[in-house]
Amino acid sequence: MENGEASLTTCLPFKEQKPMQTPNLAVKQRNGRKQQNPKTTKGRQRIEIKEIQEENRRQVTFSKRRTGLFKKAAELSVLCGAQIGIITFSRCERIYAFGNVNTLIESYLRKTPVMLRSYYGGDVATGVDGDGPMWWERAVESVPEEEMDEYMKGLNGLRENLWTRICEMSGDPTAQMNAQICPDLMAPVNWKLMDENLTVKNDQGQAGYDGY
Amino acid sequence: MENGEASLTTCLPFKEQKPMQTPNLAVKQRNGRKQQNPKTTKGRQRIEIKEIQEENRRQVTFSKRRTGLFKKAAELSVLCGAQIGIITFSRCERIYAFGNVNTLIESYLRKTPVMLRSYYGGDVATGVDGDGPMWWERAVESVPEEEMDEYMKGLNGLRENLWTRICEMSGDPTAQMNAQICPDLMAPVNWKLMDENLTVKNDQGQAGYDGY
DNA sequence: GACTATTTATAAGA
DNA sequence: GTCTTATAAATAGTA
Repeated sequence: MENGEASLTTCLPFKEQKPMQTPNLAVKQRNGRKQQNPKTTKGRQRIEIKEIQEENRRQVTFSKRRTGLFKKAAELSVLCGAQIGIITFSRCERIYAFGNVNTLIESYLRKTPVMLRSYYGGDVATGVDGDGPMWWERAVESVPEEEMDEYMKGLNGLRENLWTRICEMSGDPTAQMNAQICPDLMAPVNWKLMDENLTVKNDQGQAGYDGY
Repeated sequence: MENGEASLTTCLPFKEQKPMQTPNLAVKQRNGRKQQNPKTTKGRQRIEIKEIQEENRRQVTFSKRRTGLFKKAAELSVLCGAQIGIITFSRCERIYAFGNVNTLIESYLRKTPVMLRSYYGGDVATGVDGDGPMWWERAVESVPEEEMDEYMKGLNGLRENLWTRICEMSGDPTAQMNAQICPDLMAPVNWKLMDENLTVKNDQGQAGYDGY
């Protein structure tokens, strides 16, 4: 399921962190002679803000911090009566979203040209649809399992409507006929079909590179 | 720009906070007799997660926490190689965005076809809530001539994308084969607009299709 | 924007 | 995923 879509979303020029001190130095000194309270853990450790290489650790961090991020967003939303939407694509293209994303996206798309304030000035303010192909003309990636239900619902509804529409507009009976010739083209897609074809997703702790 | 768009974005069920202790009790006790280090501030105070009523304080909090949120998002993005986009509407409808929002929105929309109507400009202005018909369900006759181009473009792109997806989702090669059997189902539709009565006619486009 | 005392998030481990 | 601990980091109130 890996593909070469590697665009990192790095939008903050990090100010350099304070110099990374040797961890627990003070603690060790304090405990040097008399360990009344032998530490059971190293406690929180400082980490550099750079891509975590170890697969597992990255996964854990993603999970923890995503949770934290969403919590922060929820708090902000409540405290300040703001509307917040977050879209997160994990490395393996899994979507995690927070908030009323659809509603917000619509609002966003409508208002962007006018009053966008970007956190990182440059790239956001480019218009709704640039010169490139429309989004629906691009390749479609796999959909994470937890999104599948909603996805299929939308897709099937979309297909039906669209098909009807095309038949109507073409004013061409053969379209309908063709549909009868190739009924599977019209049939609602049952996503269970591809269940087997999916790479090891879903089961955590699997050998999967695709696990979250 | 003020309107009654009041949908709160509360998506995390807050666990009830720990009981709010009387603040600084310990400190005051510690400092009771001998104030070697007279506190210059009260330090961070615990606050309840509920809408801040005081305009000014809310504003400050919004600013601070939004900054914090974006920073967290940036860190997460870097640490885990994830793509993250955040859209924030302040109460006064100001937009603050983080990340490659447009790109992410496109990715998101690709996986959530329900949102399609956002993209056909002619119909977007009707409103945020989606009870009405999707734009592609609109009667062709009602599409103004100047919008017809975009409309057809959207419809065709929609169809192609949809087709691709159906093929993909079915995980069934016969879908592609069927496409060859019934090429007209796959072929882009060249619509010509008949000037006078807004009648739409279908000119069969290229029949040969090589897939995507 | 800055400061400080405190709360909160979280890295590492179980 | 959960819990714990020790610590790093965020931030409320202030000036």
